[in-house]
Amino acid sequence: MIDSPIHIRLKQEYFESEVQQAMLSILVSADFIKRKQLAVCGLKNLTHSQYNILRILKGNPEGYCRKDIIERMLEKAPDVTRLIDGLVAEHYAERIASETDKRMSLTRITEKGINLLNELHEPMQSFSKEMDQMFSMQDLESITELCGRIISHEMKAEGVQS
Amino acid sequence: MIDSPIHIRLKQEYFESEVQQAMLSILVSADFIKRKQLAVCGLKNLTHSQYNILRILKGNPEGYCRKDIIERMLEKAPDVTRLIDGLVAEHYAERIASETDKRMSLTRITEKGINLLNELHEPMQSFSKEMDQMFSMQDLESITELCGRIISHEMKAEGVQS
DNA sequence: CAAATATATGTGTTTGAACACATATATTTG
DNA sequence: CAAATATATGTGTTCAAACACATATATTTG
Repeated sequence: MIDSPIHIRLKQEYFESEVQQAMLSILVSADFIKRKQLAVCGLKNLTHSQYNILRILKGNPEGYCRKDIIERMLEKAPDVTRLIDGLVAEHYAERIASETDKRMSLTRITEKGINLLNELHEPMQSFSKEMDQMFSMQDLESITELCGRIISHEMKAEGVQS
Repeated sequence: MIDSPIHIRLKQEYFESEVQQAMLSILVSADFIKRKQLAVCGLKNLTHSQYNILRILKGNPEGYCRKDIIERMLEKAPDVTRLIDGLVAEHYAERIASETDKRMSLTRITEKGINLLNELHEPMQSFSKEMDQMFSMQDLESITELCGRIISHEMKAEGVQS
């Protein structure tokens, strides 16, 4: 087991514990996925966070307020306002003042934003296939289930209402 | 399956594919682990990358050159020079000019740096236990093996020599 | 209904990350 | 051995992230 991928990648012979090894494996894997996705986003000068927000906005043509976006983001980002600013500046999204609650502004994806996502769809899909080839359906379910426990734990600790 | 943790966390009912769901699960889990570890590092005003470098340096009292550090880092960071600068400024590490190769400078952890790591050991350990409680030994091995395939794929694509 | 509190968002500022480029030394090749 | 290339590191600059704080509106409570 000394020549398993995580040992080779970190050039480290021994790990403190099995859980340590598992956590490091998740972190290294996530870094790889993120870098590959970022490379695709870079084709259109988007950051990973901005891409993520666009994907969220695409899910609801009516738009979302900032809080709704934050709740749906993969990674906690404290500065969603300026990320949206960037998208609005490029006309990938637009802000609309809410009438029911004057504190809020809804952010809505534009047609230009939808087109952008469509252009990125193929390279993203290509990366997904690359990943898919490594796993059986059951493997993928295992990953989702195992990571699901961590996510469930996170929600309990940080309070996410379903 | 519509109320699995990743569905609840992202407030999203459907995903494109099983592989998509698995990748998102890894990204969300990694973000959680990273934020928890960062919170511990923050006790001593360290970033996650700086902590990571200190851990690497601890592995070899003789020190490592920059290239060796980069190879061992969890996440690819382009700016290791300035991360080391920060550690040196706080006297957690020291730079030593190499005699055999004048291009290189070895970076070595100091006693102060080792003490720092020792102070962070307990809170880090406490988080590890939190994670450990969610999994059986076999679960942890599964995570390491499944993520190991991604890491192995990464190394093939990006060329890591063992 | 007025005061207090909570919520939603935006802004200012500091710090860290990312990218291209520059410098110095080793190593290889003709 | 000189020229070309590779390697290791450092620097300048731009951009994004992080953190504390400010503003405006809703909601709750006495």
